[in-house]
Parts: sequence; C-alpha cells; structure tokens
Amino acid sequence: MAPVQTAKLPRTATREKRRQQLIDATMKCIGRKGLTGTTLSEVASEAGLSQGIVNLHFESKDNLLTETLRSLANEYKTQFDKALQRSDPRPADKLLALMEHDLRPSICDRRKLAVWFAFWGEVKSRPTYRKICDEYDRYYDDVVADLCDQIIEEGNYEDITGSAAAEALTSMTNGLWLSCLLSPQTWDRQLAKDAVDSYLRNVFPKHFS
Amino acid sequence: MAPVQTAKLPRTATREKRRQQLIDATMKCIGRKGLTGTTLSEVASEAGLSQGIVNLHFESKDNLLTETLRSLANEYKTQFDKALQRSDPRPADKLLALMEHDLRPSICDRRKLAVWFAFWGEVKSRPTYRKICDEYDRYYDDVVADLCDQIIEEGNYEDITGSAAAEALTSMTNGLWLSCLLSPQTWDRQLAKDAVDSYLRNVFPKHFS
DNA sequence: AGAAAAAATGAATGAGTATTCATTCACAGT
DNA sequence: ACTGTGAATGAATACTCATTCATTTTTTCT
Repeated sequence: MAPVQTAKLPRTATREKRRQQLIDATMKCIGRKGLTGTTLSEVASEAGLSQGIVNLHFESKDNLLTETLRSLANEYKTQFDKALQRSDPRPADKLLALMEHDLRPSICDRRKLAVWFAFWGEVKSRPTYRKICDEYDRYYDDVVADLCDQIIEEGNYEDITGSAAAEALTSMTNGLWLSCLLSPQTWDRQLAKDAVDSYLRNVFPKHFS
Repeated sequence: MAPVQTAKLPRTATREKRRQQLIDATMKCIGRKGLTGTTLSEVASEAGLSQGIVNLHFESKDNLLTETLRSLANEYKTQFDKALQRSDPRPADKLLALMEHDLRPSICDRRKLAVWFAFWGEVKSRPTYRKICDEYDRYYDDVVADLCDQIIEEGNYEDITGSAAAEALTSMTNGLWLSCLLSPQTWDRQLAKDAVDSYLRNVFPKHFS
C-alpha cells in the first residue's frame, strides 16, 4: 500500500511555514477535541510531525495557543477588510456586505466557530486572550458604528445612535454564531439572515427595503 | 488567628447539599481559572473539603462538569420563568421583561458568563454539553417566538416573522454577553439596553415607544 | 563531495492530576 | 455509653502530558 501522503510539506520547511502548519493543526484539534482535549502530541500527529516539534517552534504550549488565537483573529480581519473593500461605496452597501460576510459558510463553519468559542471561554482567566479579542473587536465595532453613523445622517433617523446600532448588529452576529454551534441541525443561514435583515429594514427603512 | 470559617456547612451533610456545594465551588474555579485550569483539588479546596471528595460524590471529573452545566442551566431557567411569571400579562410586557432579565446584573456577571462561555467552547467536542445547552435554548426560543407571534398578530406587522424576531433578540442578548465578557471596562448596561430597545421600537413600533 | 548548520526526531523526564482506598470521624438509634 | 453506618479524609497510586535533549536527517555552502 502506498504511504498516505496527504499533500505533505517538504520534510523540512522554513520557520514560518512550519509555524503556520502547526497553528492549523492546533485549530483542527481544538475543533475536534476542544481546548481541554488538545494536547501537544495530538497537535504534532495532526501535523504529521514528531512529539517535540511544538516546543521547537513555539517554546511552549501557552505560546502556541496564543499564536493560534492571533492567527485566527488575523484571518478574520483579513476577510473582513476584503469584504469591506470589495463592497460598493455607499455606507448602506458596505454595512450589508459586512453582515453578509459574517454569515458566509466560510465563517459560519462549526469547526472554526468552535475555536473562537474555545478561546472566548478562557478570556476571563487569560488576560492575553482577552486583550487580543478585545482589540480586534474594538476595530470592528468602530467600523460598523461609523457606517451606522453615516447612514443615520443620510437618512435623518431619529431615536437611534450609531453605537447602539453597531452594538446590536455585532452582538447579533456573535449570537447567531452561538446558535450555529449549539443547534447545527436546525440552524439555518436564511433564518439568520432574516434576523439581521429585520433589524436593518426596520431601523434604517429608507436604506434597506 | 481564628480559622477562616466562611459560613461552613456542617462537617457532614446530605448528599444533595454536598453536591451543590461542590458544584458551586466548580463554578467559582471555572470563573477564576477557566475550564483548562480547573482541577479537582482546586475544586475541593475551594469547597474547603478534602482531595477525594469529588470522586466520592460524582464518581468522575467528567460527571462533575456535566452536572455543573446542568445546574447552571437550571438556575437560569428558574430565573427566566420567574421573570416571565412576574411580568404583566400583555405579550409586549412579557417580552420586555425577558429582555431586561437577560441584562440584569445578576445575569450579566462576568464570573457567571465565563462559566457559560467555558461550556459553550466545548460544545462541539462534547455532545452531552451540546444536548443540554440546545435543549434549554430551544425552550427559550420557543417562548420568545411565541410572544413575538402574538405581538405581530396584535399589531398586524408585516414583513417579519416571530421566529426571525426571536432569533434576532436571543442572539442579540447572547452577543451582548460576549461583549460584557470581552470588554468589561467599556461595556455598559445602558448601551446594551439601547441596542435591544432599538430593535423592539423599530420592529414593533406600535408596542414599544 | 565534504563540512557545517539547521531542522526534526522520539525516547526519557518529571511535574501535575484524576482516582482509589484503608483509615478516621460524626452522628443516630439503642 | 455503645455500636453500626454513612461521610470524609488524605496518602498512595496510576497515568497523562509538557518539556528536554542526545541523536539523526536534511539542507546549505564551499
């Protein structure tokens, strides 16, 4: 039988490539076994490498996990920014594009979501995790609040502030991710979209209808 | 120095009392150290009891954690039902009461939220956790969707379904909890309320203004 | 090709932790 | 007081897992 070579990286690789490979393996492990079930030997074997490899490239498990979170957050930010760039220039279009981005299958993927929630679950006891998550979140909130402010000004909407609308929208997507994680059988992308749309249509009727 | 007797239970207690005491200690540990940092000896010493005590009452760590989640979920359900009962009979009042309930300090407490998120973070890899969370969530969603349906009928609202509104609202509170956990410094109960209110006011204008 | 450097291995180590269990303790019933 | 029973203890056990490092493999440079 031929060896099971699943598109392996070369036997030796640059530091950066190897680190990324290990980070990817870590995410898979967390998705499959949770944070409590993720061990360094699992990560190593997921990556098709040997026991000591993680300590060689990351010095410690702690480090690996922190870098994994950073990588996850970065990946999200990249996609977020891309969605923002690609969208039409009008604020309402941009806002809609961001909301749709958050509900795309590549984002609403249980394996990825499981990793996010795993880290969020440790945020209280790990200031480093909190700092990373908070920093990125603040950026998204700012962008969204800014768009909402522009929309509010364009439409002369009363009784609503950009930050309240932003808080509502970003919270909603975070909460919809939880539903996706908890109820994969019944979760439905269309229903999630409807939830977000119901907000946009009613709060900003002149822009979304 | 007098021994630090923090309102100890009697030296021996009934099985149920002791189990609850251990569950409470577990929640404290998870809140303080996260799920990965929670060990049985920590739990035991938090409870002021000895090493072997958890296995005596729960057989295994796994069991303790599952029962802790169950207890947490039950506690929430009790408060939820109480809020529902206490509120005025009109559906709009009931809905508002539930939303306010979710943002009360006793619920939006980082220590408690940390425990919820800790379990949610393991949901993907622990079917038992998922089952428990999903079951309770389904109940809340049903109640909220029902109220929304009644409101929609009363107000002849178009363009919105009860389940979409319920999904939006419950997701929003879940997401607001995440903000509370991630950004305790800047998180503000009033802003959270505003976010929810902005939804209610605009989607059900005849009921909330 | 040969030497030096870098990358990777995987067996060994030891700290930490869940679990067991023989012993001690507290209390209710007699 | 005495005894039987269930609760609790905490030292011992067995095991898991992060980390180390001497050795091997691969690449790079001359």
